[in-house]
Amino acid sequence: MTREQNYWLMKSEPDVFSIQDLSACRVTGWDGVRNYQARNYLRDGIKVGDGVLFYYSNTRPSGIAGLAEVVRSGYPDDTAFDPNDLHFDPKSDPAKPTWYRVDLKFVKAFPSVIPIQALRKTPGLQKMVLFRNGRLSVQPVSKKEWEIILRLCGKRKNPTAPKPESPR
DNA sequence: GCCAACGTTGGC
DNA sequence: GCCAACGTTGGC
Repeated sequence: MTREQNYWLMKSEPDVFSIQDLSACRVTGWDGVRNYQARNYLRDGIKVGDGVLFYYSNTRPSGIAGLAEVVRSGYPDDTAFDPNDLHFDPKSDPAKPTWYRVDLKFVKAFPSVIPIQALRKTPGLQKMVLFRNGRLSVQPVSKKEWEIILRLCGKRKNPTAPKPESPR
């Protein structure tokens, strides 16, 4: 019997890693998560084939920027072992890693970000974990919530001008 | 930049 | 094991 697809929301600050960055590299390791509840989802809950809402936090507007899909389930996040890494954790033992990551592949970038205010007022989305625990950076999304959000995105108009690639 | 909510740390 | 102090997240 095949496992049912589950759905997740993962946060990133667009300045740090945007949906365009994911589009460019196709696949990325979702590393640097240093929160136990989020870690548990990464290590135990998230499986290959699961759907991911790519959420922009700490920006204007915050909201859902696109979609990704899990292509590798939880495995140790070795950035925790690198003293030069921003997310270095000397307490994570390579023999028994504290932190985990998954790999995501790009699926799509929405024509424009669905802002959190729009999510908040959409019937059926008020109970999203996003609103109950706003700080959790990896969180489950119900199938119903997922479907509502995909419908929202389908209805969205294209932005007035195509988004230029920001120069690096 | 403010500040509320939450998570972590450490003294006891 | 409690809880105050502190640090971080993230919407606004």
